[in-house]
Amino acid sequence: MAQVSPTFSPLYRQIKSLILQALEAGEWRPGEAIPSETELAGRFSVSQGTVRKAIDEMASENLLVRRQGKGTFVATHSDPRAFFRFLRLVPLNGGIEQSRSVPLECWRAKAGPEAARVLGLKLGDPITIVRRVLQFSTKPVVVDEIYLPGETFAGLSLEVLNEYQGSLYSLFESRFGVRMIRATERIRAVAADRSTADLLKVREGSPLLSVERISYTYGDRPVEWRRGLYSTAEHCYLNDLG
Amino acid sequence: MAQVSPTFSPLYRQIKSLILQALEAGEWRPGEAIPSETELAGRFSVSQGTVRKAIDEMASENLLVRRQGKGTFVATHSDPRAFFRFLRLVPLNGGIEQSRSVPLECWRAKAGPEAARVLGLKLGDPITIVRRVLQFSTKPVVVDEIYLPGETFAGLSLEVLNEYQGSLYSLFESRFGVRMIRATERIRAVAADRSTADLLKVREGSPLLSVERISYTYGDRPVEWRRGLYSTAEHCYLNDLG
DNA sequence: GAGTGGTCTAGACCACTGC
DNA sequence: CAGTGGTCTAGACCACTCG
Repeated sequence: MAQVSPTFSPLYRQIKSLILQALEAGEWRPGEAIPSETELAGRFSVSQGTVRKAIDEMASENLLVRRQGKGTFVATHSDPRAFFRFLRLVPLNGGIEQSRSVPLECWRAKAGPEAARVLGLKLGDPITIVRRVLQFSTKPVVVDEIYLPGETFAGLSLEVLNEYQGSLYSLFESRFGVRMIRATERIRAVAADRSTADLLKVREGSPLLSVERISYTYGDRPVEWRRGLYSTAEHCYLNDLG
Repeated sequence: MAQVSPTFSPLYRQIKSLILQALEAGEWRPGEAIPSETELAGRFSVSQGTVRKAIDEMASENLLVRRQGKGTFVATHSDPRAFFRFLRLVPLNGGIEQSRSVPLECWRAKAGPEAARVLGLKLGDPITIVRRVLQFSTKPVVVDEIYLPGETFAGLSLEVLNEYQGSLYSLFESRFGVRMIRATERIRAVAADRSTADLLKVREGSPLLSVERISYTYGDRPVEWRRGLYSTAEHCYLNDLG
């Protein structure tokens, strides 16, 4: 038989993609509960087990969070657990520290070839650039330079950044409706230039971690390009190889 | 009701732990197929769906690999995919490169306080230390210093290392019956010392990635402590934030 | 065609949450 | 207590692999 089913997709994946669409369309906001499994099963005319399998996958991708006895909720960056998923920096000597973001600058520019390529924009499209320092217990540890599509983040300014308490991604989510789903990081070791050294209070030429991150929202659409320089004098980047 | 079930464990987890025991006991070797789901269901007197859920979890933890139509197999480090799970280094400019391990030294020593703590040994217990260089297309990129429990790896020598083709973990698995399940890495930026700089053909003081890894086998038993120094002149450490 | 894992269903019951 | 997710079962059928 010359049978091939190049586009075979099981029912639960179709359900998954329907739920995804609803999520993307904002039918339920981050932190809110989605309908119960039985309700969704009725809505899509499938069995509860099929809905369950769809939700299982989405929970394992950190899109939804299940809570027994309560319901299934849209994941949110307001949840502290999400924070550690995207900032893998921990103190060398165990303890837990309070971190704080200190915005330095925020300006608009036109996308150059690299930013355009990474963010999927056209050359010259508007972008917004943020520079900020991340402190751990009042000591500066990270300098970030963040490139964002100007359209998506219209209205972002130093003032908005200064007002907001909480993580950047939490702000992006609540103020601009952009939820970061996943990211890739490329890590290298570099020598501190003069201005970065000043900001991080290390000597010029000190080794720093260069962490280049691309973050994606629904549908694998890149919406953030970020370069961070991490001082690893008293912290390290923690990674689990599952 | 004052009911609490502090040790409640669903059936499928008990099955999982039975399969884990069999795996640990070596009932099926890496790369071999385990019995079919129906067969296991009979053996444990549960339904096939319960076995399935146990295997699902173990597959998602990279302990087992499912292959439709063929069976379920014990994961092995001989599989090239396993290799990339533990070495997240890629060329800066896309391409794929052949990597090769070049052993430098292999000697025995007594565990100092740090090695003893990390590897769960007693002070003075025998350990084996390996130094090696990792090349990508004949260029040296990584220098590793690897601490292993002497008992577990009795018989490891420079000769054994030189004879063997394939990854270290593949050797550990086939020669010593030790399968690495997971690892944690702590990454920092450091300046190259003289001897490392020579080996990696960079200038003394150049920024390098310091990657400290602890690898665990079944039962979360630590069996390897390793420190690598990575030259990131032409490569970078790639990490996915799921 | 026989055997494997993969999907889907329907129904029963358990564990947890909150009113 | 009602409602939620979590577990377990049994059976039917599909997709893939191999001889």
